[in-house]
Amino acid sequence: MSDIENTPEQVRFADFGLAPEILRALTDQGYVHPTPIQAKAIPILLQGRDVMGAAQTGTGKTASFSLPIIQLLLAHASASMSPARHPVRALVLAPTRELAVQVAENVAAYCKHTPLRSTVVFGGMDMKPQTAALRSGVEIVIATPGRLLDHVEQKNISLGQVQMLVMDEADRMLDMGFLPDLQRIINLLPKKRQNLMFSATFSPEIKKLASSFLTDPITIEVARSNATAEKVSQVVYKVNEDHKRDAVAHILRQREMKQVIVFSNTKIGASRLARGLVTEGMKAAAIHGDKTQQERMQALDSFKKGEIDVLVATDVAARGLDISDLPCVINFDLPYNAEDYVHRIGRTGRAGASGDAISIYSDKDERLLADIEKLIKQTVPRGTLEGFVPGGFRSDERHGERRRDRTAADRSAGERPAFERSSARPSGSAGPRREKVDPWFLKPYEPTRSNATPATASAATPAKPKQKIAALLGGLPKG
DNA sequence: AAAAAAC
Repeated sequence: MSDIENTPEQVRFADFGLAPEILRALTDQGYVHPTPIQAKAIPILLQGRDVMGAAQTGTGKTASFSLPIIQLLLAHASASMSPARHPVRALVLAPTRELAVQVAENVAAYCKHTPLRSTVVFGGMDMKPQTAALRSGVEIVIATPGRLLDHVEQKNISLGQVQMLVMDEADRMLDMGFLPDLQRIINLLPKKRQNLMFSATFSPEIKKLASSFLTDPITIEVARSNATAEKVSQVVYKVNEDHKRDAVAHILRQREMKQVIVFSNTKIGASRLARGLVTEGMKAAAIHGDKTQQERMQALDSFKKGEIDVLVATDVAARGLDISDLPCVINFDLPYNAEDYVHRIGRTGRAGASGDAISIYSDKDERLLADIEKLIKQTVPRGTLEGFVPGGFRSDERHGERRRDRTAADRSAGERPAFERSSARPSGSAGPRREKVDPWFLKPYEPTRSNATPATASAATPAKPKQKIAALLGGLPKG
């Protein structure tokens, strides 16, 4: 894992002055040498400095902040941990539920031999077990922003003693419109604290956010995606739009169904493809935001256990998820954002292993492919699908009647209907979304658009015109 | 043209 960059081979975790309990946990997992970002970040964080880290998943990012957090909390243990009280002293915020769970698993593993306790809170699940965990006392909380605020409002958690704050995948949190939630959370924290922010990109918005709430930060950069791309062999296959599913099935059969993630641009598309592959006799499942949280976790779990060979996913899985040693990623659709291509193919070729990134595209996607190639500054080889005969898929449900049937089947299969998911959030959090990220969102504000302001919020607060992220950032507390 | 996230 330490071959990505110019980390001196002789650096070891044991050199950082970490507590023996932490080193033991690392030894348990077979970690001896830090990755480049760990080698850079750990000493700086141990000094108590704020850090702005530019790093992709798979670089060992989680350990780079978890280990110093644990070390620092242990070092100051006697001061605030004396009686039975376990105030929350470190808070990690993540954009998606799966990422939060994954970070929490890592933190728990590193804490294993220490008296520190941690827990994770995120939406889509019963509040009660989370409440019980919070009330029993934990030093480290990993959370998605919305559910965390929910717990704050219900007084299940107090953030008044937080000494360290981590914002993981900060760029994604901005993209997803979490800025107002982040502001509210930060307002609940003590002014004096250590801040860490991780982001895959350095957009102006991210820089602004960093300058708003990091104090004199040290910036750490680790070689970007090209490092990954070198180990990932990419190829694109052009097929007729109607034959994309056949093409995926064909590729999967050829590869004898080793573990593969297939990315779809839409939730419906993901469900449909997964179902189609199952009828083709493959062990496949879909993971996306319309699945219940239980289904999402189960799909991920059975994929990790190897009970499922093909995980068909939306971009809920494009970033952050650390599914190790994936030999292959397939793009059933080319992503609308070229950035997302990099994140998707970053799921393979990890930790020194090589990987294959296969993309299917059709005539109408030429533009998307051009955008991707411009971003990654290379041409992706055009391949030919050997022996591919379209038409293998049993049913083609492109016509109205059947498609409605399928949607109904989706629902009965446990997916939540759209009205349950409508973003009926308080007006404060119904802020602008994904500005700058996608041209689609740069279109002028149209009050009639359904996603403008939720109806439930409009009674209390009149619909606000789209604000600039910069304006919102201007209101952030300094330091 | 999409996806994600609190009840």
